[in-house]
Amino acid sequence: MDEYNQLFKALNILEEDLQEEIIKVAELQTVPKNTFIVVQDKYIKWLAIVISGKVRVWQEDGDRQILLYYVNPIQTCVLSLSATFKDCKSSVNAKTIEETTIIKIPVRFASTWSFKYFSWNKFTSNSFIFSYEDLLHSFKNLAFNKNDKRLLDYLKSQRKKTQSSIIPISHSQLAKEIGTTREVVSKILKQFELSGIVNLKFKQIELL
Amino acid sequence: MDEYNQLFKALNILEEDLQEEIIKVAELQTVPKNTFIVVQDKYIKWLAIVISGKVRVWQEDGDRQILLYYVNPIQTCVLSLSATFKDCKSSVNAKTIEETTIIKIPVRFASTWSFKYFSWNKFTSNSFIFSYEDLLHSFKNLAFNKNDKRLLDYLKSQRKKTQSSIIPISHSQLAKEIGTTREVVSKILKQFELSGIVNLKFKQIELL
DNA sequence: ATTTAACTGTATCAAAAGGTACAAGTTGGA
DNA sequence: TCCAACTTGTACCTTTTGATACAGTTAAAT
Repeated sequence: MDEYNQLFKALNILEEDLQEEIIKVAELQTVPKNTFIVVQDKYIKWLAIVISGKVRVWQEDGDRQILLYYVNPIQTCVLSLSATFKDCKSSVNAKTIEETTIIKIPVRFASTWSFKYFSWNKFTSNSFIFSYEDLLHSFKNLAFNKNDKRLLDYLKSQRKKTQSSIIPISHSQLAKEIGTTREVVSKILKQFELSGIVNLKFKQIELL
Repeated sequence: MDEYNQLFKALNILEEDLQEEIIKVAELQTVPKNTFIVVQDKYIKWLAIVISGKVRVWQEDGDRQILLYYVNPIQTCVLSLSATFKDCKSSVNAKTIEETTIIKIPVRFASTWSFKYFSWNKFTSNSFIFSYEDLLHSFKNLAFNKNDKRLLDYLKSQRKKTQSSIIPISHSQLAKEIGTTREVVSKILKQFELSGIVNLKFKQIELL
């Protein structure tokens, strides 16, 4: 029950009717690390809201991947929000990267609520807006910046997020974040090291 | 007045209250070809809905551009929709590519309507969903496909849209659609011609 | 008809990206 | 301790992309 209150507070859901509806139809679930929440080309049946933990959302093509975003606590995956309004297949993958607690709401409810409850309306619009702006930014970045710049930007954003100059990640994972191959990442990182920008250790990159 | 009725019909706006509100606060405007509707980094003050004509929406960086989408009649630019809900600067440009009639609605109204009127709620959600899916598709395409494939895809989509195998466009404009340079486009097209995929004329490409 | 501006073709070079292949290092568990 | 799986470094080569430069073409305007 605590998780629901967390959700209500975070989304500013004051309507008691909505609170009741959510509790009635939602399903609280704690899933282990590395569990798929959404799989590319499969239908989405639930709107998932992350309460604790973290979910990675990406697109893939063959053995290449590119990160779309991470879903943090009290966020939802916009893609499942889309499905909420229009029955559709997912064009992304989503997987927990640590043990994660989610609240699952059947998609048919979530869309009617957006007209019925003001707080839900705000929540969905805000999610869409935030995510759209975010994706736009990623698109522009991908269109106009080379891999080295995008890699460095990624490292810097990680440093900012975690408040630590040491980023624990393998070259191949890094490649899957920025949408290239492991070899390319290794080469760029080696260049960065020679330029004194980073310090390389096993599965660990220190930004200087 | 005819334009408003067109709008109401297309968006299935049956609520008389909403019709009145729209007529009261909106502004009908016909703008010539090549007029900027939205400029990157400027604040958006209006939600623009295209009634007739066509608007091109793109991002740019230096002298490079990449197409985001075209806004066709009875569509809105999602970006201006974002601004509707959250006062923000535009991260895109939008310009008419033919004489275009738009209905402009001050952003502060558009967001309140989404909770007040069901048809408006549907309109905004649908716009977001459609645009998000579209951008996701473009992102994936950009991440995993080379210029030649993206160029060919663009030509094919144009053929489908216009129902004509002859696509009237210059190499430099094509470069601005797919996010590369004129020379690259010229080289790729020449390859296509040698492979018998296209027929090249001045400012005109025929898909075979 | 002539000028002008935009468009196209191409050659050359350089940089970026990626694929293959293999050696060597690191870790975690059997 | 030792093996298996994963990780990293790198050499070599190819393709893709992009930048520069210039010549020739086409269309539109005066």
